[in-house]
Amino acid sequence: MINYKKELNPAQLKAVESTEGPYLVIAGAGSGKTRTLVYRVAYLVEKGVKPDHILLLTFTRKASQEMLRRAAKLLDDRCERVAGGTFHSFANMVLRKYAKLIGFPSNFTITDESDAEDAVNIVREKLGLGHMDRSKHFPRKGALLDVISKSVNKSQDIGSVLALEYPQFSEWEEEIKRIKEGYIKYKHAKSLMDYDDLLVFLKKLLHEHKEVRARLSGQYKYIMVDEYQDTNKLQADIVRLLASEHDNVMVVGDDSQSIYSFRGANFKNIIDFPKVFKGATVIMLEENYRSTQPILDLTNEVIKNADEKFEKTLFTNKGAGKAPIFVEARDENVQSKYVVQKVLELVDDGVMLKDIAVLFRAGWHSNDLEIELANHGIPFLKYGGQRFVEAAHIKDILSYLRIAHNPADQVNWHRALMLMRGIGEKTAGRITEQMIDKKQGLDIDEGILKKHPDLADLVDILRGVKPQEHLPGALIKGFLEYYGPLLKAKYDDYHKRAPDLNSLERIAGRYKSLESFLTDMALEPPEKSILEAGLKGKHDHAMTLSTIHSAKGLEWHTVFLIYVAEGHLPSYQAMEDKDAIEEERRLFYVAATRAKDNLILLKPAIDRSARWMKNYSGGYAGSIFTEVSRFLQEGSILERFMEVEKAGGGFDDVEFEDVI
DNA sequence: TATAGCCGATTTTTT
DNA sequence: ATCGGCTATA
Repeated sequence: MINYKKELNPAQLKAVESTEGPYLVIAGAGSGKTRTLVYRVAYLVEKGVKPDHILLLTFTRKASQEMLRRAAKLLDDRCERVAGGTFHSFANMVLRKYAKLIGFPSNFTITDESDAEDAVNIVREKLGLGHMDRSKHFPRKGALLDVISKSVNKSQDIGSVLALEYPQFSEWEEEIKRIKEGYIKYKHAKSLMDYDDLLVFLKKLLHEHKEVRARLSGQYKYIMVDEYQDTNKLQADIVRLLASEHDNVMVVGDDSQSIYSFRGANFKNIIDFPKVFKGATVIMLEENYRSTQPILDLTNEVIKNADEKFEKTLFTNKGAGKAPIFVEARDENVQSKYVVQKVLELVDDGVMLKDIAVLFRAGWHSNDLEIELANHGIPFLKYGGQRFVEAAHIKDILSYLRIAHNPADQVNWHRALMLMRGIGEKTAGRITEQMIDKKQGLDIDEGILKKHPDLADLVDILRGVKPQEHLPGALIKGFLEYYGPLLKAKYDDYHKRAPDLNSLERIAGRYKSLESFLTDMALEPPEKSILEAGLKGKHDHAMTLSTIHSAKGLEWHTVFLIYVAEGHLPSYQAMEDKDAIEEERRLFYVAATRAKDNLILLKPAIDRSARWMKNYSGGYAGSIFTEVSRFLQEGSILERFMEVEKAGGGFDDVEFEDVI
């Protein structure tokens, strides 16, 4: 028996024991939000609710697995059978089953972002909007997809998205609308779904098929949603529909930690929740169990200056601690060296590497630090930034697997064809036209096959493939053999890329169906550095480098935050826009509240990255990148709450091994 | 029609 | 520094 009363504070206990009806839990940073969800799962199961009647929607699959694992440890294994995952993975699961009802085959392909961009480009070309005069500033494929995606996720029309966020493209409203329509039709014809479609069609399914809605709502009698501040309109609608039979919904979030508006998330979902679910009870978790008082004093002050928020002030019983430190380093490399030096000292004092993290706004901010850490032999894992599956050679292999799974996937056929020797844009177009538009499939004209042996080889492999009967591990092996020569022909640095292919093969080997493998590669792709570390077995003994976004929900004994400078945090791209700056503030808040005992903020005095950045940062000359972030300047926060240091050069070159 | 080589624009964050 | 896209050449 779990003693809930003893192990939870009154507010947490209330959240755990309130199982019927709608609840909104406002959970400040470090207030035991995860703990509350974990205990609530255990509580429900202990009370006799069947695990598969519970649905736990989280931001990453990792988060849900971790929570269910902890619940299982608390109670028993039944908790691991609770349905959990991201909105997208849940949507995928449901849609595979009910695809027919919304006019898709169940083997639809989930396109990643760059495939989606390629599809947009194809549509653009088809509409005759391909070759525009450069001076006319027609949006490129990435911007086009952004606009389309925003309009979908915010349930707004193209016109309002343009007016609000992309005024520079307003003159192209009609063209963009046509591209959006074309893109929707294109995906449908090719059985493709992008990330947004998973949500769009899940909503459509629940909305238009009341028998499905009733069945799913009856199945998931207790629904919990984590990180609710980072859901968008579509997701809120989905929750509403899923709960239609019972209203047993608990959403948990913190408006001050909303950092995904670029993806259409809107923390007003939290504020609107009591309106959408009438009679919802609000529970506030305000006691912080994570950070020391000096750290909280700083973070409370930063968020106090925010424009809009639920009023709340976190307090802690954890007691005194060291004041947060601000370090003005001479340049980027001194910034890195300072971190290294401090890490070595901490390790010397008995702090474990896995309890230390360095956080930053953008993936590339850690470039210099990574080199410095490697030089000292300090192991680290990097989260966020450029992804493994985005690398061109990985995408090449995945394109073969995607074709095998969905032969109508024109985007990936095109990619595969363009890799073949002697085939370019025109030929590739002709071949996909034959195969897909004329529905000849693999029955390609003999003449073409004769002329292009690379194509003949691939067709041979594909003919032998029956996806249901092949394990991804075995499938990929054949493709790798075929791909070998093409890799060498295309990339000068093929020897650097080859090991990645083996990693991919190893990952594929863990899956028992092609579909689940491809789904995961699209929805939960592995991090590059994690893979590499996995090979060396270094997981347990490594520090963390992470973008602030990827650090959400986590905590460390010591947190370094680098590049706390104007232009970096806040990012220069946010400077024109008041709302964007507010989001940067919340990012700063999320970063700083990850720290339990030590918080160290740094910034270089001279910033060489500014030299090339200033070229396209509009009116912001390079100089702004050397100013202390505004979030520390407001109300003299820096002076009032921090200890200030300066760091020049002259660090001892102590090796990591000397310390342990 | 394919491809190499050049030029210029671009870089936040992620399901 | 890197990528996408365009041009000149084979």
